[in-house]
Amino acid sequence: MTMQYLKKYFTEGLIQMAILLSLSGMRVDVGLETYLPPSWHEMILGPSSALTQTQFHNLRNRLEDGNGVHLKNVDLDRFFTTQRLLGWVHSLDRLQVGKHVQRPLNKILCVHFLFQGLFGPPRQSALELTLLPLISSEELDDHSSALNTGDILQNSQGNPLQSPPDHTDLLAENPSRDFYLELNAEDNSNTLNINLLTEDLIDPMEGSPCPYPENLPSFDAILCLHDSTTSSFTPFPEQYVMNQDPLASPSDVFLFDEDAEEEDGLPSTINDLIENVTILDEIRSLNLSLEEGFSPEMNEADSDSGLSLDFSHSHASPCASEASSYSSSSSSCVSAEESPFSEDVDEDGVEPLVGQDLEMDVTIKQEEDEEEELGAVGGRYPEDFKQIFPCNYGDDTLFNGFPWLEHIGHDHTYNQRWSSSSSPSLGKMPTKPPKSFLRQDNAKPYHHSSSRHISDATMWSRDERRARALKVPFSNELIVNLPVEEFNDLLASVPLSEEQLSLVRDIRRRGKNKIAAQNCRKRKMDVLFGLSDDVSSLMRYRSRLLREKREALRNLQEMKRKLTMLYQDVFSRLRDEEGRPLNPMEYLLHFEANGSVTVASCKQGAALPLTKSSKKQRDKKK
DNA sequence: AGTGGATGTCATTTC
DNA sequence: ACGAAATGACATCCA
Repeated sequence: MTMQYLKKYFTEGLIQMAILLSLSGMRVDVGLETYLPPSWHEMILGPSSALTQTQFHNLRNRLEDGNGVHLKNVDLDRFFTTQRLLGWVHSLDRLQVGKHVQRPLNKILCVHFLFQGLFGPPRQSALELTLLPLISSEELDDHSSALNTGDILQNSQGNPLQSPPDHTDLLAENPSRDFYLELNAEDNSNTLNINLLTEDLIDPMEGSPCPYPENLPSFDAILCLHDSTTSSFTPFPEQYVMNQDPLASPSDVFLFDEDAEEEDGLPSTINDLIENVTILDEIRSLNLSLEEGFSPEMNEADSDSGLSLDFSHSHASPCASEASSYSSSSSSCVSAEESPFSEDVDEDGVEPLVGQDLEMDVTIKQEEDEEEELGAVGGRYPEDFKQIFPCNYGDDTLFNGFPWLEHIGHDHTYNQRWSSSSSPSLGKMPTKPPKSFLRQDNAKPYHHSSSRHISDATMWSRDERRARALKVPFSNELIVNLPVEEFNDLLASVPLSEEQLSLVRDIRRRGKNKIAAQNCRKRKMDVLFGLSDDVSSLMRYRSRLLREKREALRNLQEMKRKLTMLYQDVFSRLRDEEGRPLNPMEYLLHFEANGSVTVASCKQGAALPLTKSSKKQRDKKK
């Protein structure tokens, strides 16, 4: 009873998690298309709804069309699992780890935009300003070490900047490789893949390619996170940035992050934010619950594979493998030698049917009474039989992420009771279930609550009883499991009445179908278990992505904070012609292509170039 | 007595 | 076209 409840919980839990994944509204668009070979594209783009692929015909069709592999092949499960997972990952989350971080940052990737964004566009007339004292890289190292400030201030278009090692080492030369490496680089999770930020450098204001080097240091992009089109942009980011606690709670981080994800121009509403926070909270709680179920080793080791989900869990029954249970209807888990139903075991006086004139002690009426209870071949045997031949279907790893399922004794050893027919032989005439075995192991009668007499006949299927009634000279196992040719030869070898022939064919049809139904159900369970593995793996992957996202956001906020400090420091050293400090609200720095730096007035527009030399000269004058 | 899982069977589809 | 396999649907048994 307990097992049944657990099975129910398992099924419900699986469905709930699958629904959660699809309905949580969190699509993790990792932009796999650009990183995957074309053949994978097709798999991703193809219809692959894992939860609806119960039409095994369709599954097989898809596979055989392209690869000529049969569903029964073990690799088929891997194939479909891979295909499903790719599809899932592709459509998982709105987080868009690849695109979302990448694109919006690209388009605003320049210091020029930064200052314009901070202080507004330059005006026509600019004041020629004195840069006091000379801003050197060394002087600013305190504030810019992480940001490589010297490069920012001294380099301009045409002078490729040397990205800080901490960031450039993450630049991806090979996008696909980088993608997976990134997934596996837990240790580098506190850094950003800046290379993703350097595509399509378009000046958001000018609509032209950004005049700044493509390999700008990462913080440039990050600093420009806010779209220039945001009219209500805070003139000075201090209060915005400073108020952001780099170690804010996850909710805060997510809220901030969701806000930051608006660079693509999509309007964000409070409801969206609330919804996102709610979803993320749910995910966080889910992650917690999931991770509680994982050992750290498993969690990390498995997560390191990223999309390379663990397919080592063979869903095929160790006992009745796919090959053995599917490829041959005449094979079984238990060999003929091992089978308790084999001829060798049948030694306690079970009468052969062929050639005997023994009248059946089972009347037709009895048959009608009992045929409701027993199947066509083998019938419904006591539960003890299942215990006698336990099929260790329980792959512990199968329940990764679902520890509560480990206690469920999934047992679809459908074919085990077929052991008696594992090796049908023409030379062996009808057999019956080993009564001695049944009697020996069935201390309790088949009908526990029934006072019905347990005769030998009750152990036979109704088809067996019918066959005995009609004196069919073949065993049902033989009828069912013989190959077609041999079965036809068998029928031709013995003259049979139409009634007998019809019964034999029905027995064969029902017996075949019973095995087919068993296999079908087993496959269905295998698919279900496979889906549970997929769900657990995807949840681990999602947890990993969210963790990396949080790290990236922390880094972003830290860099923003440092930039703010740097900006304040720079302006604290600037003086106008009258020696008065510049108001950062009124001026902005502009970096020219020739390496010069200008300080432009926000009010009067045009900036007057202040080259390094001029700055130095002015410094000397001072 | 009701319920859900396991199993057999039939009808139909698919290969 | 035929047979076998696959599978959905239903019935039955049983805990």
